[in-house]
Amino acid sequence: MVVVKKLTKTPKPSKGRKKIEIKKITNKSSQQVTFSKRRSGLFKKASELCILCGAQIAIIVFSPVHKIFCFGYPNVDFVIDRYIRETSTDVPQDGGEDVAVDNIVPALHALNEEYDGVLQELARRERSSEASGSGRFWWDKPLDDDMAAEELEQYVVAVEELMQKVAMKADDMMMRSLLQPYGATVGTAVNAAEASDADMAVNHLVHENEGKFNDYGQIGGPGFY
Amino acid sequence: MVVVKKLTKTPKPSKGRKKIEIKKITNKSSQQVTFSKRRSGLFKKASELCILCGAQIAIIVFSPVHKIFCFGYPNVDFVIDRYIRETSTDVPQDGGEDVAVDNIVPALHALNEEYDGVLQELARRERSSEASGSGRFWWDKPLDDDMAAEELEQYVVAVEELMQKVAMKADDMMMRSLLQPYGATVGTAVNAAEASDADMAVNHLVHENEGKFNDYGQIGGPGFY
DNA sequence: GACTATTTATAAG
DNA sequence: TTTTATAAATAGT
Repeated sequence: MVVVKKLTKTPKPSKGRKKIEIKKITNKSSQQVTFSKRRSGLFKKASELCILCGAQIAIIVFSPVHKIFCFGYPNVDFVIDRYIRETSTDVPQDGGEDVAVDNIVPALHALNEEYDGVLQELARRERSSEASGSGRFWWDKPLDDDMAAEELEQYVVAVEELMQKVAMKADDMMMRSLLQPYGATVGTAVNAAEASDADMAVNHLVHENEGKFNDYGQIGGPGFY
Repeated sequence: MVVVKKLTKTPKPSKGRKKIEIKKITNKSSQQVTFSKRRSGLFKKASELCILCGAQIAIIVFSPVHKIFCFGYPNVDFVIDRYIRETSTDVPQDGGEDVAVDNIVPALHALNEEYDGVLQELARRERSSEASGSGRFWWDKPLDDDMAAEELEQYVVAVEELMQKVAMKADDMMMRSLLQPYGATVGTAVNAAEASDADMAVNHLVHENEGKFNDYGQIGGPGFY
């Protein structure tokens, strides 16, 4: 009873995942596959972090073949703007002109809350109908070609009308009084970008700023979040 | 030989990981812990992706307590600059080094995305309940006297924000492009990268672009990943 | 920060 | 793309 199992070499050398060394993948093909999979995983992790902790994240990825992929919550540009703003060493002048600029802060605050609510709602909805869906997040789905165009136009027109309404309704005095609450302290030089990195394997790749920003009350003044 | 193991209740109720629902963590403390752990994991994943595939990545994270964390390979600013450059339809004039200014375009792009998101949501809500409500979007509501001061303020600042951004960079051509989401290119080949089917997938958290951007249209086609 | 028990992410096929 | 078998990440202590 000599049982010869597998005359052909098939020591089932590998089925299932195997450990890999973190080093550049030379094989273009497999590199592409890995890139695709890991990029998805990265974005998924990011979205979870946003949802779980209410963090705002922007991720920009340039693939080895020059394709660009972005992730952003609330959206990429929003986060980049905030990054630039808080990273900038520019000290806002106290001229009247700057008052308008300073108002961006509460403006962002408002917009932020607005979107936070919507995004939260959508996320909630997504979760509640997860079983029926394809498993994808709503933001992972393509836009409906039909609705986008006309709605965007509506928005543009609406904004113009809104601006007019505000202009008619709000006189200077009112504006000033309304805008005062926030505009106050801005004189403090920012000077953020202070690294204090100290992260494991990613050390030189990671740059952390211990929130040393003259907190313009960005996205939420005191007691927010 | 009666061996009584642990008379004390030790139902090993829970050791080891447990599945969690991806929803906002209300407990501040645990949220902080989770944020910290996951942020580390996210950066690690990113660094591996960079090493394995030679990708260039920038990640900006604002924690729920306003701390900023960044990851960048080769470095954050490098990637952001590249992003802005390839995202902008502007033809790099002379000393296109003014990041702040160059960022205005994507900023508007951002606002676009943000509002588009709201619009979609509201439109959806609208369709599903046509009979109810005034049928107006929030930004289309009249500025009634009873509107809370705070709310008015939000309008004011939001509009100011919009006006500023639009004023700074939006010219007629831009507006036209905004009104014609699918309208062809606004500028000529921006730089690098080859033209492509402009297969853009848009959403509000994830935004991917194939090759280059030659329009402000976040209203992309059916593209997706 | 350390320790598992599990859940997730994925390398290979 | 879908299916494993495993490597990794990580929730709760």
